[in-house]
Amino acid sequence: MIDPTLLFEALADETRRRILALLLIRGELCVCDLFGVLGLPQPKVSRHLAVLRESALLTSRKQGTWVHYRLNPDMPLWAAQILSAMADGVARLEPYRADKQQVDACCGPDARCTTPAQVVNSK
Amino acid sequence: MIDPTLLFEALADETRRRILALLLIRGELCVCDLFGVLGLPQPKVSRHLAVLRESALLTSRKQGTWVHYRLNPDMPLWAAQILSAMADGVARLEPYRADKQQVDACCGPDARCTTPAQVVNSK
DNA sequence: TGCATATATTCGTTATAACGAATATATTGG
DNA sequence: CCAATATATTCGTTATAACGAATATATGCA
Repeated sequence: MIDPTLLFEALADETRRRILALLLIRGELCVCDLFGVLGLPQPKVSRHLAVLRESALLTSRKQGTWVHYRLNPDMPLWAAQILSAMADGVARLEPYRADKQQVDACCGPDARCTTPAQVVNSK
Repeated sequence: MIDPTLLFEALADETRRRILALLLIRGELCVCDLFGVLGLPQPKVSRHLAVLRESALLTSRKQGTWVHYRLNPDMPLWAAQILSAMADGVARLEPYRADKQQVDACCGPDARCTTPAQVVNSK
C-alpha cells in the first residue's frame, strides 16, 4: 500500500522528517500545532503535509476548521520500522530535539494546553 | 557517525536503493558486477557509489584495478534497521526482484562466476 | 449573510540533483 | 614504456523539488 519511492522521497526533506518525528511522539496533531511547534509558515507546512498524505504515510481527520494528522495506521511493517528507526537516528539532533521539547511544553500531558488537538484528545 | 540527512538523500534515488539492496544480499560487489547487474552505464553507477560513500553508507576496498564495495560495518543500529526494512519493502518489486535474480545467476554461489568479486571471494 | 479563523493551493522563481558524453586516473601485464 | 582494463570525475544541460507571496476554500459564529 506504500510505494517505497514515494516514502523515500518524502523522507528526503527535513521538514517532513520533523513532522513525522512529532507525530511518532504525539500520535496526532493539527496543522496549527505543527506549524507553531516547527516555527514555519503555515503554507509551507501544509504543502509538506500534502506530500506526506500523497505518499500514504499520513492520514487526516477533519473536525470543523481543524485538520488532525496522524501516521497511517495501515502502514506495512517495513515502513513503520523505517519511521521508527528514523526517529531513533534523529532523536538527539537539532532541530528534532528542540521540536520534542517544544511540543511537550506547549501541548504535552503535563502542561495545560489550549490547542485544538489537545482539546479534542481530552474529550 | 551517519548523518540522517545524507542517509535519506542517498535513499531518495532508486539506483542507489538498488545498489544497497544488492549489497545487503551479496555482502560485497565490485563496480563491474554492479553496473553489469543493474544494466546501467559505468559512470552513472560510479557517481552513485560516490554519493553512497560520502554518506558513509558504503566502504570500498581497492584490489588492483578493481574496487569492492560493501555496507559500512560500523553503521549505527538505526541506520542498519532502515536499510534492512528498505530491503523488505522493495523485495517483491521491480527492478529489485530482477536484480536479485540477475546477481544470483551471474555471481551466485550456485553458478560459475568469472567476475572479479567472485574470484576474490573464493580465495 | 458577513466576518474571522484554519487550512489548502497556485504561481513564478530559485536551488538542487540527475543525466549523457567525454575525459581523466590508476593499475596490470607485455 | 605502452596498451588495455577498471574506475572516477568533469562539464553543460535538463528535470525535479522547495520556496515565499499571494490567494483560494471551507467552516463556525455573530
